[in-house]
Amino acid sequence: MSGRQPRRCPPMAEPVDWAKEVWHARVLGPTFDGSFCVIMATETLRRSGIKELLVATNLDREVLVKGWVRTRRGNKYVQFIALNDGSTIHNLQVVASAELFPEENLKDVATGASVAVRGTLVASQGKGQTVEIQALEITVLGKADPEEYPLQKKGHSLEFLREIAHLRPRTNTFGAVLRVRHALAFAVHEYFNKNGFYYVHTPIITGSDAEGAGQMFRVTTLAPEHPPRTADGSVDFSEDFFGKPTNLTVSGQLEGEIAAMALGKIYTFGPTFRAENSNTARHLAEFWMIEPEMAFYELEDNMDLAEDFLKSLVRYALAHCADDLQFLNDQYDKELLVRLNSVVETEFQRLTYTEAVEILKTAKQKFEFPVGWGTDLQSEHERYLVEKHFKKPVILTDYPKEVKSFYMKLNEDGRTVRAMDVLFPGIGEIIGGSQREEDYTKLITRMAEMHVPAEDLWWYLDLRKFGTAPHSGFGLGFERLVLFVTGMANIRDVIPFPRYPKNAAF
RNA sequence: GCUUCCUUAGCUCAGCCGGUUAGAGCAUCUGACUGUUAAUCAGAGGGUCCCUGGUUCGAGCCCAGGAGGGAGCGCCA
Repeated sequence: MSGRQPRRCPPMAEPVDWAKEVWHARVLGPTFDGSFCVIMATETLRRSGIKELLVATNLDREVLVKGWVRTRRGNKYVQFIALNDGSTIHNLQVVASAELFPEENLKDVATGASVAVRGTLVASQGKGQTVEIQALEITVLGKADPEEYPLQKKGHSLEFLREIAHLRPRTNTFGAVLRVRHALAFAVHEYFNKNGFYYVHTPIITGSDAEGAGQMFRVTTLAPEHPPRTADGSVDFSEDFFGKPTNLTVSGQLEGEIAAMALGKIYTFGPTFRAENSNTARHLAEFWMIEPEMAFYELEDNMDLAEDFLKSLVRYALAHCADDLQFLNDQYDKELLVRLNSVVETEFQRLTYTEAVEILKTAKQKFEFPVGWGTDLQSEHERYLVEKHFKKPVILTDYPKEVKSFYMKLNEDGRTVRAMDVLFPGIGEIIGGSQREEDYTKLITRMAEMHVPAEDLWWYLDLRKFGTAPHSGFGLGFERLVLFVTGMANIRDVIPFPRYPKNAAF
């Protein structure tokens, strides 16, 4: 050894868990003393997503993919494996020649198994796909015994899949629905962020029982068998965690108004809970709701926003989920894409409740429930307006005050309020909103009439005492939006883990 | 909460008026086939007919209760 600093060999690349390491010797060249620095270098073959590979143009290169086997078929000379990694609805075809992979070695490459495949990305010899992988190495990462694995390559009923909610995301249908759901959630944030709205987190646990949006879930740490009692025998909630009765929220609106009266334009997007015993294809006990609230917005501004917002969301899905929507269109609802495109292009029909009642009264169709001014419209009435009469989305406004909430702004006629419902084909009410009552005296009068306890909502009334301003907002049921965009028929199939009466599995 | 329908093989479903050993397609297994596309072809295995009780000589089928699921309606988003 001389006194010169030895030339350093470069550090070996860190192994990466999602990569395949290809080990090979690499001669780095002579060092100062004439010896050769020879190291075992890892050349990491980075894992590729199937979505990118399917549209790749640089072929005839080695790639690594990992995913779940959808099907395997073939003969004793060649086997074809359809591989899906969740990045897209499409599968990548892996070709395994019998020379490299005798069929008995592929026993565990069965439907549902997870595998890693190293191979050459090539132009496909067969029809039906443009690229495929000629496999060099196949590793089974996790087996799926075909005798036990419930998902088969043939179709399953949506009801059956609901009972195996831990596996249904692996189906084409639920993969598509979940990707669309993600895209829509992302589009919600993008839309509001772009338009100057601030995202506000309103509480999940609420102490106000006055929101009036239906049955609530009680939140308590009191022992259900032996709760503490007051002198008169009723449950003593002063002993409870929060020192008062509390519930899961049914709406973030009232707190949203607080934020809007400071930040101008805000929105909430969070879980919402209703303990109603609703057994329909359009109700969940736990769902996600989007509630924008805007200071200085009147009802017309509110309608403009709702219409632009909905169209923007649908447009985003059409642009970013084309493959998934095409699949859903072909499998479940042949009119889906036509309907989505028509919503984006059509101006929503706006009319008042009073005008709608006149149309329904003169309609030739017979209704189960009679139509009359002063009663709320039934599902069949809304469907008639949207699907038969106008054949496009409808925004109904100015409902009788008796059928709407206490906080809606009273019109000058004293009989109607500045409410708006956006009605969609197949869904019914997708948005409900209003201009809020900003006048302290009128609001407290309405609260008394509707038996809403003013003392619990002193802070809500304060908003009208200090710097009150016209403001408006609405609520969009996120799952109803996903229902509309995916063309699914049951809301339980557009949320990963549905919560509904007698069902909280998974 | 109301109305109504359903529960038979791993999945989808048939099963006649109550009659002997409960069927089909797909899936699975075995075999055939040189590039398949839900591959195809041949063969095989596979059943607590949702549970409990009742009627009957005899119940998958009729009756009662229970459990689970679907659809429609109401409440709502």
